[in-house]
Amino acid sequence: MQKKANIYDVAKLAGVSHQTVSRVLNNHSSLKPATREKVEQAIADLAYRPNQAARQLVTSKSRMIGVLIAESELFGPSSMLNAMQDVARKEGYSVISISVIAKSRDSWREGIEQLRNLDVDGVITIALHKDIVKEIERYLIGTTIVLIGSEPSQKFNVVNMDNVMGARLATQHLIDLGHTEIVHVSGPEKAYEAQMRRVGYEDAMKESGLVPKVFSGTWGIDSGYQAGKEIVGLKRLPTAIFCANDHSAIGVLRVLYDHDISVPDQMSVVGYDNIPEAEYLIPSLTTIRPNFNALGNAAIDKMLMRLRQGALNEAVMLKPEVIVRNSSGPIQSGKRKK
Amino acid sequence: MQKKANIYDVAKLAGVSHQTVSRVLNNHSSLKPATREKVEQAIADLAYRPNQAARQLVTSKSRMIGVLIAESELFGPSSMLNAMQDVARKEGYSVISISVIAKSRDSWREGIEQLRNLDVDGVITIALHKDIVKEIERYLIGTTIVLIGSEPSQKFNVVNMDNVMGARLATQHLIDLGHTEIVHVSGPEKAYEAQMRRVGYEDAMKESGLVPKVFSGTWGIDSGYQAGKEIVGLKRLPTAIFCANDHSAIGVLRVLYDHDISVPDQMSVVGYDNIPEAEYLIPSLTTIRPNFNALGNAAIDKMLMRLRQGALNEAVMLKPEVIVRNSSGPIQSGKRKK
DNA sequence: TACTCTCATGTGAGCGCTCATATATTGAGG
DNA sequence: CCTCAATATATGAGCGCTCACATGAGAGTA
Repeated sequence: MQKKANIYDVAKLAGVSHQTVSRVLNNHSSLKPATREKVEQAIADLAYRPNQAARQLVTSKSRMIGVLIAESELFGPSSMLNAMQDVARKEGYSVISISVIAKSRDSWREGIEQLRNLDVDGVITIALHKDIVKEIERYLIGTTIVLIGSEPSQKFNVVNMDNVMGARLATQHLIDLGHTEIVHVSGPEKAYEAQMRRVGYEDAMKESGLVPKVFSGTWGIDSGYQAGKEIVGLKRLPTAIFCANDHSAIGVLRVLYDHDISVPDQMSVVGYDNIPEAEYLIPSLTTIRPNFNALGNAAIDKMLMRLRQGALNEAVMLKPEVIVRNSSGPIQSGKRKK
Repeated sequence: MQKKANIYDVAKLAGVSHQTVSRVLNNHSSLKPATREKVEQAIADLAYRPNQAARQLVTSKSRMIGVLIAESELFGPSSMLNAMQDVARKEGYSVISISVIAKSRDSWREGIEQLRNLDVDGVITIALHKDIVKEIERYLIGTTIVLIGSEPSQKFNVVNMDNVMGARLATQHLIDLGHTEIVHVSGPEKAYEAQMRRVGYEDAMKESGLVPKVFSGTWGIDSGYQAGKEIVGLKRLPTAIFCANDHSAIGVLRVLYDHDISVPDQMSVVGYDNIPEAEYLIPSLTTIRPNFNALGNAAIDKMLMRLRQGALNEAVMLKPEVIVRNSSGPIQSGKRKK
């Protein structure tokens, strides 16, 4: 394989100066169409591609966006990531994602460190705990940052889905079905989105004069399973459970099955996220569908806007919707088994 | 924010030449400990970090590894990706993953294109169709490539899990339980791993003098659901189903439930991959557990080895194991319902 | 014809590093 | 104390690009 062509090789072949080639590459105005064509021909002939490193060295722009992401194996985050990649690619940016372990301070330190070394133009974070956001604030000074699923802030651009509304919708759906004893299996304390979902649940309950009761979890199937066990151990069973995400709902459904509590006849269950499995669970899961793709797109849009114009602009808030399936149904008299 | 320090600033502060600083950065030998300390102090004082672009420009090494990945939202691929990131980070490399849509030629072309622009040092592909591998072969000439879950090849390093063995284990498990009519719901035709699983199934069946029967699918829950419908529509039902992955097993379980065919009493079901949900499905799913982390690690190891020593070395093959849960059980007399 | 003014293109410097090489410093042996 | 090889450090060039500026070629005006 012969040496890669550089801008001078192209210039020579096209019979112009290297600067003219550069102008073509960056499609400058004031270029004779004929000249542009000549250069483009030469570029094609030599299979020339600009050297990113050289470009980056002089412009100090890497055209890379870093994404810090916890729980990257979850459906929501990974959907967003894919959406971001697509949009970014079309704009000539690359997305580099760094997965961190939410609980491990070392892990996210490493992630931030890597991001700094990489000289990314901007950083997007997905659903990070408050503590990590603080850390980012401290260590990535001067970097353009967009937060997804984090507390609104004056300092950063924030893109969120309306978790409060989603949780209200879910809860109201159960209330509308006649349920009055509805408990909530929450996500992690430190996750903003989990807290908002909790707030939505509590608000909806209080508005209808009902008393909220929360079992705390961590997004995981396993934590749903644990919470489920607590719930079935209650001396007085509720008639409905709203889970902070579909995964914990899977755990809950499992416990109910193990205890012969039929869903939705004896217990209604509602999840959140609309993971692909939700529709096929037994019974199929009523849930809230956030538009993850839109969220990812919005985040990249914001990022590019800031990168190009510099201005911090207003927060984005996307609306979710309810998907009613078979895991939720009207309250039945004589429903309780225990 | 003041201008970032460069190597000359560090050199001046430490009272040495820029070259000495460079030596410290690349920890060369022949450096007086005292000098090294002085320089390190200066680096710390100035919060200096080397400029990647400049480095890359002169060395033509980006220390980035590109990962081309289809179905990145699946558990297996995303687990591998995480594992790779961790290992790579420790070695000072960054992983940049590009998700492509398996069915869209344009999509993977774009992916390859982006990889070329990025000047990655090497490319790892995860479970790509043969067609894409060919494309890669054509367009990424001169790039170091490691394939995961692809057909063994003289040209590339390949890392695989033993899908044939996994499928044999699954099938044999069912045979050992007394089943003789076992069907298989396969993955996509063009996916090497799907084909190997199919081969393992067929081999095990034939060895026991049984006749294999395959329903073709695409890894998706939905395709499992479709295949399931075909199966329950059969005039003579099998007594066991081996699914190419857990997702299709979810679809199959759903159909069986809808048709009141109880699992495992009337039908045994075995999946493949051991996704986190498997344990909590109703009933919990017997499956094959590949070691995705090990697979990811092995791929990065191979890559780094090649990057540093250049030699193509022998293929890696990892062994999976069976996880027996409640979706499979001994054959029952009078089992058939229909 | 001479003069400005615009448009189109060319020239040279320099981004921050590493490489190859030159020079200074040390320590051991006679 | 001097020589010679090692060891330790310094010097200058150049990677491939973009930036700021310089220059050339026409068009328009007087």
